[in-house]
Amino acid sequence: MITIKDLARAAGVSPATVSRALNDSPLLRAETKACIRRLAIEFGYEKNELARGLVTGTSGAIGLIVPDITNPFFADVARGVGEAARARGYGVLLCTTEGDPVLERSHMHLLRRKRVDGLVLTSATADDPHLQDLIRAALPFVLVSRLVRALDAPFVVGDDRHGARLAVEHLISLGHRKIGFIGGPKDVQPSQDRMEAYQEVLAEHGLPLHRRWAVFASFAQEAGRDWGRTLLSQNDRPTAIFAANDMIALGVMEAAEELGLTIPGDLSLVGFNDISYASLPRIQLTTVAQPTQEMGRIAAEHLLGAIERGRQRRLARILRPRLVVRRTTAPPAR
Amino acid sequence: MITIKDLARAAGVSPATVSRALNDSPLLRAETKACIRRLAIEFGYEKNELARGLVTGTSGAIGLIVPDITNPFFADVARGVGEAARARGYGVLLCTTEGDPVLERSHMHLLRRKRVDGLVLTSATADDPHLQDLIRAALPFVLVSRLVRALDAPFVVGDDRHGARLAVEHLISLGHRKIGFIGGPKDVQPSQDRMEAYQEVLAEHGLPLHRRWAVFASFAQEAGRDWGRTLLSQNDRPTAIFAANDMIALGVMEAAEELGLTIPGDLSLVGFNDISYASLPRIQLTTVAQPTQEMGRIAAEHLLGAIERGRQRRLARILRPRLVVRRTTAPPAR
DNA sequence: TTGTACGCGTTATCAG
DNA sequence: CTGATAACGCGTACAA
Repeated sequence: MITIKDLARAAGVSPATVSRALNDSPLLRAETKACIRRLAIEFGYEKNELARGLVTGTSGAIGLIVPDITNPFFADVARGVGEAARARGYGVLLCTTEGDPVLERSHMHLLRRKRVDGLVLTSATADDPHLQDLIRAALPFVLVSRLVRALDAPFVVGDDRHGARLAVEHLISLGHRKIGFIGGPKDVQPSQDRMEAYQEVLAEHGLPLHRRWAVFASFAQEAGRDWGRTLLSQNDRPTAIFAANDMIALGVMEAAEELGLTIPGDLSLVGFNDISYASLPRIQLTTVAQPTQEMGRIAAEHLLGAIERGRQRRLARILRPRLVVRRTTAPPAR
Repeated sequence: MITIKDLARAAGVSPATVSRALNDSPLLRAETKACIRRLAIEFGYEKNELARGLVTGTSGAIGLIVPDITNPFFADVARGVGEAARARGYGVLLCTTEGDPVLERSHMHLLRRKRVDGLVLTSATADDPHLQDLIRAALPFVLVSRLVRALDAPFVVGDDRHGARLAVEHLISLGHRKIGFIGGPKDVQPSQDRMEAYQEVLAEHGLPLHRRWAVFASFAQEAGRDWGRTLLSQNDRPTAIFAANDMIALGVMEAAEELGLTIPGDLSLVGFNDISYASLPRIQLTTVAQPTQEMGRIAAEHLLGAIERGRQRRLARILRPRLVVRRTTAPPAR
């Protein structure tokens, strides 16, 4: 592996000069610079960022922590993060927690050993213990689609309350009065907000709020299937279900098929996020769309700004969701 | 940020001893080791892997290059790679090329500057120029679902020919005689193999091979939609289509809906890969399943083995695909 | 405008 | 068993 010393020898200058040429230092004659650069290319020189990092105290990489990269929501975020990072020449270290706090912890350590310059977090719970560590260590981070109210940490989220309102009001305007809700985990903010807004809207319209029609579960298809079965097997079943994300909605779709219920004939269904699954032919899920990739991009750009500026700035970006009406919602059967 | 020197001072030993304690060197008294380790935890010490990498010539990270992380196929691979890497304490640098050779090139450079210890490549074309560079640089790599015949490079692939046979023979056994094929890019091996096997099977069964029913396209839903429209608008249209991957198949499904053709009534459809989309309710795509996540895991494990052993070994793993019959295939209408 | 010299945090090679 | 000491490759004050 060729180093600046090799280049220095070949060019008949000192290593320092080579370093300056490669970093485009202004106090260097244009010719020397050009000559050295030409040599670098000719030799196939690649700067050693480990060495550079050691002296500058930066690594040129950020960490991205997601629960599950095979969930299209997080894949979209990852894509946005990746684009922003590449645009600035940063690398992205991807970590998958599978919702396991132990794994999350071990990944945090890995990333800190690797001296990442910052973190994008998509899996923080409402009372995440790691965040305090990060703040103490002055390691910049941005939360995506997660909000930790106690902490005043930088975040990019969708307006979950507004999004949930859109969904429930859409169902009500179609004439539904018996509307169920299947939420994500109880301890994450989007899940909580969507539940609260759901309850609010029902109350505003004087609709009954049945405990057994509204549950917290998890952001997974299986959860949707299982709770869908439960909700739809009741004697007095809801005519519409608002699912806290699209994966849950797909699970409900499965459950409905099993039970012989047609959508939207017997059951209207609304999801959240508008992941790529939702617009598939035959699925055509009505859902609340969030600009997911954009969220990743914004988060990473803010993070990189904070890193290069050397200090954290506030970020409280709330993106407006919009309702995408497809073919899983219709007036209730009479 | 606290260093081994700090620990050394606190423990009243030399930095070298601390280093040995942390690396679990056998030639160190158990007590000293324990004492130092206790201190390290107490101080919240995190080893600086940049510094370590500088002296050992390793970075403890591997690069993963995928065309598109939002494609569930590559997300699955990424998951497998991530698991294997984590199990050995390695980090994964994720790079997304979006099929752009320029981006791919720039990512390769980024990864080499970061001194990754090895690469998992999922987007190599049959005549990729980068691979020669990697070999020359003695940087280990493994190809996933891509095979470069000219090179004798380590790879993990599915048996594409066999998989394609399964698909086409399934259609023939249902009674189809007019079978179309929509392939991926012309210059990648899986795409080529699937096309060849498709043609072989048709020939073996004495079925006509219409040029206009078999095309190379790209591994994307839009390609499936566009070519699906083309194939299905012909006067003498195929009664079945074998798509070179599931994304293409979904596109064909779209096209069929547009044209008012029902599946499997008017058209039978088989995909490839069994991505998560395929088993969704209502989609229920008949497809050739590959153990995608497993492929990523195997690739990463081999790679890490090669890295730690210090020399590349051969790897020519061909995983057996299997046909998953769901609801998009049936005998042709008569 | 360029060169010298030092240090970043760690590991490895010697001595002891 | 442990301690000095010298690298690893680069950036940067300071000197020239």
